[in-house]
Amino acid sequence: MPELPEVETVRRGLAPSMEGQVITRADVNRPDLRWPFPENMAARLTGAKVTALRRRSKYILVDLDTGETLIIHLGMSGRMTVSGDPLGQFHHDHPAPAKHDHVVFHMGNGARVTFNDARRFGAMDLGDTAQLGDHWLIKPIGPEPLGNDFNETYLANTLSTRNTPIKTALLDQHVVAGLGNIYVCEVLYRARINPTRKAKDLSKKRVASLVPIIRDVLSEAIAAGGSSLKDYRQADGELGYFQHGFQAYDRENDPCQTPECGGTIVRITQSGRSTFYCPKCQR
DNA sequence: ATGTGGCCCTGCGAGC
DNA sequence: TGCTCGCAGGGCCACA
Repeated sequence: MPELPEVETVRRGLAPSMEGQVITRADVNRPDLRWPFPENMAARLTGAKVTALRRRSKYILVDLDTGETLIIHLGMSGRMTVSGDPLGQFHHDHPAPAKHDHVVFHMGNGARVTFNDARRFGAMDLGDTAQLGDHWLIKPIGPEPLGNDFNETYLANTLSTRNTPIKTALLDQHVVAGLGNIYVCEVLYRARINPTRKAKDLSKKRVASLVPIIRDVLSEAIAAGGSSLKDYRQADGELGYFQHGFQAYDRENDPCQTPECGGTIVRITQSGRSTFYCPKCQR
């Protein structure tokens, strides 16, 4: 589920129920996710007002009026769902606690925000809001792909020294923030670049072409996610949207959709992850 | 430094 | 039905 567009969709879905609201109670149902929760997390959240919900890469940042920010990563299987919508537009009841509901935030407006994560690759930490950029999880991350720091010059310089396949390089969060396995496949498909090609061997022109494609793919996915916010609000928390738009990801043996290509999507493994691409038109 | 592989964990679908 | 296997949207960490 969660690459940058999904995390942004979750952030937008949570904002109306959390921003400006006090966390009246936090149920922390286990000691850890990927790492132990920060010391006294429940106590540090209780009574704090949420001043803003932000996103950096695949992290949701919950700014609090205590001077701390709750840093949340959804890992592979993390979900955050809202119940008890105070406006009464969706449903009034809170669902019974489900398996893997690890943290529940009770908001002053009656809403509950439940963090569920079966695989527990997710994470939470608290950091000083003023120094969040120096937080060990945030500091090493590369530029936001939808921001001004991500541009042709930056990407060309960064990739020019990378001896690794372009697929692996774009997946590296130090290079660019927020891309995951799905969107890297989609980006390279749209750019018609073979994912096995070494990053440093790509021409400047081809690298430059990646910048707007990355922006477009992510923007389109965010727009599609935004249109499904109503679904998101429903109890099951299912998102279902942009996967209908995947051209390469999970399309092994499907015909390539590039006009006149006639190729077939294949699946290979790169650094332990599946890569889907068309060997005929991606060069 | 850069690059690669292992590993954390649960759930699900395919195949037998 | 029920088992086993492979795979899953991520990323830290140890090691070459």
